[in-house]
Amino acid sequence: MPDTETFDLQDFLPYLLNEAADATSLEFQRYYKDRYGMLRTEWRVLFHLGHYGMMTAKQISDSARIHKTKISRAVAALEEKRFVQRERDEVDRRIENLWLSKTGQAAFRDLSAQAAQYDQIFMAKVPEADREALRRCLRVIADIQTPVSRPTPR
Amino acid sequence: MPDTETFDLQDFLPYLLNEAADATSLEFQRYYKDRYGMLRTEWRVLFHLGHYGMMTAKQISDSARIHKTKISRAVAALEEKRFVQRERDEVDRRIENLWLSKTGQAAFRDLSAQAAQYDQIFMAKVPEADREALRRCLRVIADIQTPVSRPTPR
DNA sequence: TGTTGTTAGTTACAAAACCAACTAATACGC
DNA sequence: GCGTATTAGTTGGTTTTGTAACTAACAACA
Repeated sequence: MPDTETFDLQDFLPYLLNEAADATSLEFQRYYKDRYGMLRTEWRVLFHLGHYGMMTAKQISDSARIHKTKISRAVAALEEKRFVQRERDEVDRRIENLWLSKTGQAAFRDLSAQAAQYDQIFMAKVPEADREALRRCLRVIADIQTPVSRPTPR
Repeated sequence: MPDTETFDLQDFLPYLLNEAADATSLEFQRYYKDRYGMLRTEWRVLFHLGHYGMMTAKQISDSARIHKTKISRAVAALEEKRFVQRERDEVDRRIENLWLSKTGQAAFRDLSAQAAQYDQIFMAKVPEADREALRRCLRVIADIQTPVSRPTPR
């Protein structure tokens, strides 16, 4: 229980979370960077399109809680790499519909598999009994509602 | 248990950790930014000096796992703000000894208190029973040894 | 000693993130 | 319909970060 005078940085929740986040992200980040020249936001956008199917930039922005300028640039980069295709919506011409190309889908499958593997490596470090509790705690802290009212998968 | 085809981003550990880290950092970050014009690295350096007393940039870099260039810039910024003072070591003239000024100490006390408060706010969200387990899990994942072999406090 | 290697810390340049202002299209109220 | 507000998405300029090369001081060992 952190106390003003005595508490250690190592007990401070934001610090622990940031360190843990960095630790778990590092190797995976290197993978998609080296392999596909992707940035973190690009991977997240790719993941959303791979997982949920066709979406607009706005929907991804809301779902992933990433600012629209970052989405915009990530989409441009992914298009440049031929992972993503887009087309302006016929009905509402402000909107652009985004989806993965074949190449993008292949990258998505590869990266998902990789992600699942890294996930297991890190989860293996925490005691079996604590695993579900850990995810639950993190969801509560991050204020993420359990996957329900989200864009329909596929 | 994330599976290649079906797992949701919301189950993926790095994602959860990053979201949780962002959530817990945001308000506190705003506080030290608005109040003292500090960046995250500056707060961490300030914290180390406040908590452990006089240190060198290298020691902070090792302890906080922050690259030396970031430390260098943070120290320069903190010195500019009159929070930190430095003096070249008499014996080993490569080294600079760093310590907090009175103003720096006051900021440290304020920010520590604030940090402890934010910590409690977020910890309150997780069930009493899970709290110690959560910190333990995070330390394991971040590969942080429990505070033992560190620079002597004070 | 003096040559080579290592360590502490800074600087410079490129990559990325942040924020604010912008365009183009739609919705809303009358 | 017409003026105003709102929404989707992009662009530009400034901060921050990341990376590599640099300086200065010490260490090690022939």
